[in-house]
Amino acid sequence: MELSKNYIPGEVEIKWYKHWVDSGYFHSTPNDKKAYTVVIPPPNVTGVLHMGHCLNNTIQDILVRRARMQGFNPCWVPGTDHASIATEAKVVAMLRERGIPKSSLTRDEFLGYAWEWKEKYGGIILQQLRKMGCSLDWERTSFTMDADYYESVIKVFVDLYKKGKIYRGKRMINWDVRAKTALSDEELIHKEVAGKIYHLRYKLDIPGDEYITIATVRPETILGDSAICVHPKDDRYKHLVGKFAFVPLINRRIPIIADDYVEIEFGTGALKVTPAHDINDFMLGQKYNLEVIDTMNDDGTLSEAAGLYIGQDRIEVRKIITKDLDAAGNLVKIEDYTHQVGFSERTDAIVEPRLSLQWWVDMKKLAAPALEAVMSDEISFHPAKFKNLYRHWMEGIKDWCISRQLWWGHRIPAWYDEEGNIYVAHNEAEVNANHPETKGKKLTQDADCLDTWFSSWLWPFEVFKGLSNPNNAEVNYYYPTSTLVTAPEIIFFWVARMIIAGEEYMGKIPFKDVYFTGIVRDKQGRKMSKSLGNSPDLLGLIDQYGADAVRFGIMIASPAGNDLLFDESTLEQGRNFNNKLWNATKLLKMWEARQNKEGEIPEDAKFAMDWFQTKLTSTQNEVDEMLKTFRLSEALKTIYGLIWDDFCSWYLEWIKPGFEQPMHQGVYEKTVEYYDALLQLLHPFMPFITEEIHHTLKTQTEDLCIKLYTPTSKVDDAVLNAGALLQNVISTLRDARNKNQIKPKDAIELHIQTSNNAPYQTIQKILAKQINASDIQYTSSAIAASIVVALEKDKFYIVSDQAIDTASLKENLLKDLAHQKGFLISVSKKLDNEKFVQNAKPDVLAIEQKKKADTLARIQTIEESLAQLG
RNA sequence: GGGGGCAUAGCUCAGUUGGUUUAGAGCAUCUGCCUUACAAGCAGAGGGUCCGCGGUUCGAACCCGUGUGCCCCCA
Repeated sequence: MELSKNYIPGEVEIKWYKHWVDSGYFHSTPNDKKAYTVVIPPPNVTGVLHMGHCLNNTIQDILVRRARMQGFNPCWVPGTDHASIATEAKVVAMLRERGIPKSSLTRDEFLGYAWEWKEKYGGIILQQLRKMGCSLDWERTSFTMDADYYESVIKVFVDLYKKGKIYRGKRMINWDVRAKTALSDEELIHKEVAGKIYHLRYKLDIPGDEYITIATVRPETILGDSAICVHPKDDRYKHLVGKFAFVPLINRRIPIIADDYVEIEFGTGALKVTPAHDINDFMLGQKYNLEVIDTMNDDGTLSEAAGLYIGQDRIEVRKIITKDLDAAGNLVKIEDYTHQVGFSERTDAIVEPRLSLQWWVDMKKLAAPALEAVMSDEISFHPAKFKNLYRHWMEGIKDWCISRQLWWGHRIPAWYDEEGNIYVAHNEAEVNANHPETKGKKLTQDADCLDTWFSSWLWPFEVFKGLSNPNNAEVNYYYPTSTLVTAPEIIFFWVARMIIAGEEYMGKIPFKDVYFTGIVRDKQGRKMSKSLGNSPDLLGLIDQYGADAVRFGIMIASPAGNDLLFDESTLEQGRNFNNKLWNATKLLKMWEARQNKEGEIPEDAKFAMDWFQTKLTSTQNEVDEMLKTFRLSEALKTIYGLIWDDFCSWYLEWIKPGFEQPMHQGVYEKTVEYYDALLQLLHPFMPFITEEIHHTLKTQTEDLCIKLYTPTSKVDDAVLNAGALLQNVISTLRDARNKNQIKPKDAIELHIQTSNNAPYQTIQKILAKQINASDIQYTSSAIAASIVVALEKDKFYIVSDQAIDTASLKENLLKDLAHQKGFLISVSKKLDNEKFVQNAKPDVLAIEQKKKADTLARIQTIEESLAQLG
């Protein structure tokens, strides 16, 4: 078989992915093996794959493929999130393009369009995951608005309501006065607006004619003031804290309070607090129990509560009240001021912060067992630093606002009668059944939907129908899941809440390990974003470099727990690595055709095989340990080095036969075995090329994808050391050749002066090949007219036709000597220190003594060499 | 405003309870090679006040304090 010059990933990837899926390798059903379950963090249903998904899913695939090869029964569940806000926004935008305003549609008509949209675009991201090689169990694809899933979300709402954990309360939202609807933060457009800042003085309720001056950009809201706030350390106002002032024009008496929220430098340092019309003021209001005076109607006109200007628009009122304040003597000055104002994306109206009734989950008690699960390490976070963050948040957990003024999502199962009574049940019939008094009355269901996270917190068990079909065989087998891989920014939105829901509804934690990935940034460290245009086209990259190279590039640059600075050059490195693997394959295929079945395996090949086998085993152990502790990037680097350096650069060169010479069959077969073991180690990271080469090497009885990985035997350090010595001698002598400008093609003669020939005799043939020596001999005295090199306690003399540069030889030896002497001083200092000798552990002491002895011997060798140079 | 994190070679990072040759790797750089698997390659080399200052210790990249500079999350 003729192999192409370079590795070409495209067709290979399509071929193997289809084969794996057709063979059913990714599909799991409960059996007597141990389960390894991973649920995908469901991407937005209408989303497309970006670098964050790529990182996150590559990591999951590595863990899952590895588990598959270790004999677990792995189940990786794919699916998507209905993502109420993002999806609804996309559908609204699509309708607007078609000239259909959302307000012209009924709820059912709108949902019709939304489902249509979902069917059309919902599968894209799942297709893209296939391109990446993700070994997902496609037969289990789930969606947070599947019929059963929907029912379960409603069930949880009703259950928590009955337990008294869900209640209704007031909250500040963004209000569009023109569309008369609430807006999410995502639907706001912030614009810089040139406005004015008004300095207004409020008369103090103390004897005399004294005032306090505040600064505001919204003078019309003073009618809703319920306090004035200053900084506790502000000397200008300290004496006024606890006193009262009067709101101008209406003369309402309000307290003066102190809080370090106030910025001393800003405005006058005194802040008017209007809890009904500003989010920060609202929080201050809650903190200090201030009166909330809502002075605005839903169309933006002033309400009865304002007391003045009732029924006039707030923007008009601003002009009028400014004049009236001036006339009343309360206006100190007006300054120009540029600030950010939120506009409605849809109507371009200035958005008003406004209080409205929302649904909440009381989190305090629910959170307690979930906090405990992480603090006790029942659930492990990787990296562990996120434990602190989690604890801090969980200890100060606030109630969760779960209602959204949207149509796309799980509709809140609450009904209101005309008197405003609330009935929560799974459906209207159940309301009637439980509350006979409602029969015949007109009931209206709450128009709002639930927060998306109120459905995704059920994900780890509801994908196995743990709630819709409790205690079924699958959920009992797959739950709790094994590892969750996700981004740290959703530790509170999602991770914490899944733990809460798992404890509450399954009575068990949802996963044992949580691996937090970094954030994908560009080369300059900026977050990837659409507006910056720094987000690369992932599918384009896969086309250009191959999926394996993309997976390699992204993993090699992802240190555990740190952000990933994406740089296309690592993809190039991945592609080059593919090519390296491909070329090694070509070399083996060449040797396959030229085998020698006669005689014994040569001694030097035996040495090389022995060494590589040991190196392989020891590295496998290292990699196992790294993967156990989620150091995936390090594991990949280690495998990369093992293949490129140890296998290709050292081992293959050591066993390489002479020009057009055959290779002993025993060596060849063992080498294929080693290579296959390397491919297996690499497979979870780069599944396509490893499977391809696995089958190119020889006819296989099974696919690499499911081949069992069986570690490992003990490692003989003596064998490793023998190999390291050989490498060290080769590198040192090559360096000497280089420095003395001996051309690679020119052969040398090598004379070794050592007290122990044996170690060199075993490696002599390999050494000769690797440094291009025509002859190697042993000597007990210096060789004239040679290049001398000192290594450990031994000396090497290189004889060649090249003129010898004694000066530079000397220089190198002197440099080395200086270094050794410096080192000797530092070691001696330690050993001469009585306190060190007394306090250090015995093995540390022994090491230091050995260091000293070695260094002394080395210094002697160098000095002798120098003496010989004259 | 509250909380968390980071600082080691040009870049990205290792460095496990303080002692493993006066700090390691990959990439990048430099030098020499078109050596019959691979120039998407081979061989070799150079490169660091371990952010500053102070402390604990026989001994600090590592522990403590402090300063500085970056980053993230929540409001």
